[in-house]
Amino acid sequence: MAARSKPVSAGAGPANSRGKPTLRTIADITGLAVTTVSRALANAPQISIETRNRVRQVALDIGYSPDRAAQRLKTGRTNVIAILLEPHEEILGYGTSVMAGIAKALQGTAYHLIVMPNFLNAANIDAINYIIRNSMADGLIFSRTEPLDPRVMLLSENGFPFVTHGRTELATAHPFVDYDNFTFAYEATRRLIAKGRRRLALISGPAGYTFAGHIQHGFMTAVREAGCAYEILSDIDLDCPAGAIRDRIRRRYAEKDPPDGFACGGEVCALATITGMTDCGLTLGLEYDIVAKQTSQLLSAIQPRVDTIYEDLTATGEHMGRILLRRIAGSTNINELQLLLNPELPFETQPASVAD
Amino acid sequence: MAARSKPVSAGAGPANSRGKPTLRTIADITGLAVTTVSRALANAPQISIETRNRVRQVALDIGYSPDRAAQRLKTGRTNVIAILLEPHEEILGYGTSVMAGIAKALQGTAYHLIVMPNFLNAANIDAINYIIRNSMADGLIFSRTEPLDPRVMLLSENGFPFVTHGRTELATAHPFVDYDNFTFAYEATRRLIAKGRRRLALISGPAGYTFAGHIQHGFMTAVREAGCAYEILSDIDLDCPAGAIRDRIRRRYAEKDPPDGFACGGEVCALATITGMTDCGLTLGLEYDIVAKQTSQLLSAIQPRVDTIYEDLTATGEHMGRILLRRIAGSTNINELQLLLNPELPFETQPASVAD
DNA sequence: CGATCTATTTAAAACGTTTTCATCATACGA
DNA sequence: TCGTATGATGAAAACGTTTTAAATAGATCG
Repeated sequence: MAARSKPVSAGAGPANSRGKPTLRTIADITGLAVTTVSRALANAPQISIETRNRVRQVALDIGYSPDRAAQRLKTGRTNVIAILLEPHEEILGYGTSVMAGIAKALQGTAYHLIVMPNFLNAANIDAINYIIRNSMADGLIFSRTEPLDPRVMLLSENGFPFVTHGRTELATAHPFVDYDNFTFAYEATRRLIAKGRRRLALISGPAGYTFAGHIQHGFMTAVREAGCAYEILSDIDLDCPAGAIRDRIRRRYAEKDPPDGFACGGEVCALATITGMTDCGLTLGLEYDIVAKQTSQLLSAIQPRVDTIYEDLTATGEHMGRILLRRIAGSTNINELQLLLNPELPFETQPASVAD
Repeated sequence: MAARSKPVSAGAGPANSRGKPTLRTIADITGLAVTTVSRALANAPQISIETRNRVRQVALDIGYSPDRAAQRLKTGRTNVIAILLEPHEEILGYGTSVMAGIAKALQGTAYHLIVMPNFLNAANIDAINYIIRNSMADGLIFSRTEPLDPRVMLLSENGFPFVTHGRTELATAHPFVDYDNFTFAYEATRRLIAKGRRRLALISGPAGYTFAGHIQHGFMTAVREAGCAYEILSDIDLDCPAGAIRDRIRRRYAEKDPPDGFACGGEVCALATITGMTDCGLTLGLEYDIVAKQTSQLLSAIQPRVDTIYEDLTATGEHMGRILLRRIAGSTNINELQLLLNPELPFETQPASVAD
């Protein structure tokens, strides 16, 4: 309890100017040097086991926790993970779900999650340059990759750890988590066909994103196999406001040979489709069917039920977090840095390589 | 360009071990002392205007940006704003919208937004203790206040800057942004009455939260004024899954004197209500009406249209961000730290005190 | 018994800022 | 001509860590 053989201020209280206990405080109490305390807390093997225990105990007693700023300054590590938040994600909690998942993966680690918003149409690449140049974080997560995504290229060149939500077609492999949108769309379309629908329409993601291509590919594969009529609804995509989609559906229905089956990449989109068709006097399950991607509980209460295939965004976030931590820790084993989530598999049953 | 009268490494490149330009780099280039450079960049009046300009130019040329860790260590300021993310916010993008707003307010400042997730049912108060004790941030934002919110009390006692989304009934005034839920509910109920509905039901927030009380108060005031039959639907609230609300609506309809007008505090809730009533063979606008709070574009595409009153969550976030910055800057003028948003007023037309 | 090891501990430097306290001209009033 | 403002700059300490390089004391050994 009392300090000895050292020039020390009397008590065991926080001798600090800011009132927070530091390594120095512990050093004074134990009579050890700051260096030793630091090493002891880091569990360095060169420090005797008794000293380590004693230091740990004192640290616990006085409620010591290391100053992140000082650690960061000294080591260059920030203990921060950044996520690039896109404006499109405002609706239906994409961002919130993914963040909750990431946070879950970060739980118990020294890492914290910081949000780098990317609205105001700033070019994505600027935000990333900013993060790299100012070493704002030890790792980065972002979504909506393009096949030749310049962000991925920039980060790869700089050796900056990152994980994308979505794949690219770049030659150099990089960490990602993706949902198998091909299988989603293929399966959705097959279900429509199984329900007897023969004039199928797809509402996919905005052109240019990898996932939109995958959805289209899955859709096309299924319709070609079955040999039915199909179309990809032009002028609209998943990012459009619900009203725009509803109007587009109504317009389409006024033309000839309207679709009787819709594959929808999102929930709001499905809802808008139902609304548009209802306006035209048609009933879901009777004159037409929908299979949609589900990412929340929104559609589960809608009557008549919309047939859905689930994508678990929180699990996606958790995977991305885990993978990023692994990457930061130095892993270059691409097998444990890439993960393609199957529409059927819930989080718990993913491959072992991921369940750390 | 060339350094002079100083022992200096030859070129103007980043003489740094980590390769990043520092104050030292600029000092070497200009031949000034680090102190002077620091002051010049801080625009200190004691430094001559020419020197200030010269330093600024060099800083720009070599792409200098201050090391946040060092600043933080020295000043004790973190330049970080934290938001406590609640699990309930996963659905319908509450969190994402508010964060986008906060980020907008932080735009151009030195502040960054970090997310402190609070799921896993950890007591709220622990998260806040953690933030205070480890000085994780300079300010905190959180939502869903209770009338005697212990978090508010803790933060106030510690003099830690914060802004709540929602009011409390505590004696000591604190910064907040709130939506006038009384007026919302009052107005919603009045609209139902104006539509000729006379047996009104309310679906409000979970008991215990301040805003739920305000909603009920508004509802009660309106129904009492009009003298019509009313009820607050028991066993469910806005946080319930849509399916639970739908079922509750169906059960209620099976009993006698079912409501013909619903005031709904949220969009999912409104959707679930429609679904439940449709199941019972009733049509919105014909046998019953709904007035709901709207926070996204979700309902705008639904047919028949649901009558809504808007709450702009992104604007709320932006206000909270601005107010928190003001509070951190030292303001104690409670008039510019509290804001009650009127359901009618869009962001642009708020009182001058807020438009920084 | 002096020399080399080994096991533990320590002093001091460094990370990049900000801040306190000088220093040094130059100009000014007396 | 001297003291004293004044205006501009600098040296050095400090923030709380981690890390490099030493020091100390036993223990082992030839």
